[in-house]
Amino acid sequence: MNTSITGYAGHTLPLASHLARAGWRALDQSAQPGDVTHRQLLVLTLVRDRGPMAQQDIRDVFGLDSSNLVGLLNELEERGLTVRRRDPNDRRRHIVELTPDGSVVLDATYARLAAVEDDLLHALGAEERQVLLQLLQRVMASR
Amino acid sequence: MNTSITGYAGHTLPLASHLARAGWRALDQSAQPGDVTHRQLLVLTLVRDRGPMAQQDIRDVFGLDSSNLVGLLNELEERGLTVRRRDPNDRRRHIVELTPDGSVVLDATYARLAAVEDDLLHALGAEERQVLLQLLQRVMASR
DNA sequence: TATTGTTATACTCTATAACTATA
DNA sequence: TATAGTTATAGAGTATAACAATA
Repeated sequence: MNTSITGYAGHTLPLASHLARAGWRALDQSAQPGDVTHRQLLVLTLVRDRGPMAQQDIRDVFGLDSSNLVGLLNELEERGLTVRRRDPNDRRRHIVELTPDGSVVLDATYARLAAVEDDLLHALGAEERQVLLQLLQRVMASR
Repeated sequence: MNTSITGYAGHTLPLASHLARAGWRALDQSAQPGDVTHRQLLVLTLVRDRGPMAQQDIRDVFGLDSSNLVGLLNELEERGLTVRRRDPNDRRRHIVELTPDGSVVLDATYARLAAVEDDLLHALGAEERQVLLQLLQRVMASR
């Protein structure tokens, strides 16, 4: 059986969805014990890209419920990859920050991710991959 | 707070993932009572694109466990959108087929999907959307 | 009173194992 | 014995509601 996806009557979203699903599956299956999951990767990356940020802001970016985020951050904090500190200006807020260990783990995970993407995108040449990346970046930056 | 996604150190997968997540959320939230969910949409589309196919083949394309698929197909069949019939050549197999009602519902859902995508991809012009679509089609067709 | 984060809880999605009916 | 599909069940992932601390 040919398991590739075609069709979808010219719709972008189902294709992006299958791509993401296949990619995360491959990434999580390539994980060794101790490696972070793809959900943890997303949180770590956001905190690195933006710097320390309140939990509510992370929630807003991901469109994730606050209650989910608590568990995710607990996992990361237990492993010493992030820390929460109170915002001195508003002691209700927890500011989430990447630790040096978190940064190391993030780099290692990006290496795994690059291998997964290289396999996933093998049908495209280097320039086409750049085009795809830039289009997605523009789409997501506009939201 | 700016909730847009940037960064990710040049990685395509997290961007595709956020796009898919945001899109499916928008689609499912635009649903009226009686509309299909995005998971049901994926099954209906596959069966339309490929014609009648065994459950095992659907499972292989989606990378979904057989046991999940049973429930999905039960939902669709209860609503008269698909039917299962025994393969006369191998009575263990169920061949899944789209019904005329299923085809009608699929068209209506595509209209909703188009609106969601139009909003989601507003940063891109018509040609750029075509390029994005074609790149994703080639990536997914190669797997 | 309102807001940030947490806990408790339920619902959806997914995977594993045991079962059935056919081969 | 092996395979296609099903059922039972448990584990992720997600959302809602009620709560504590702080504003």
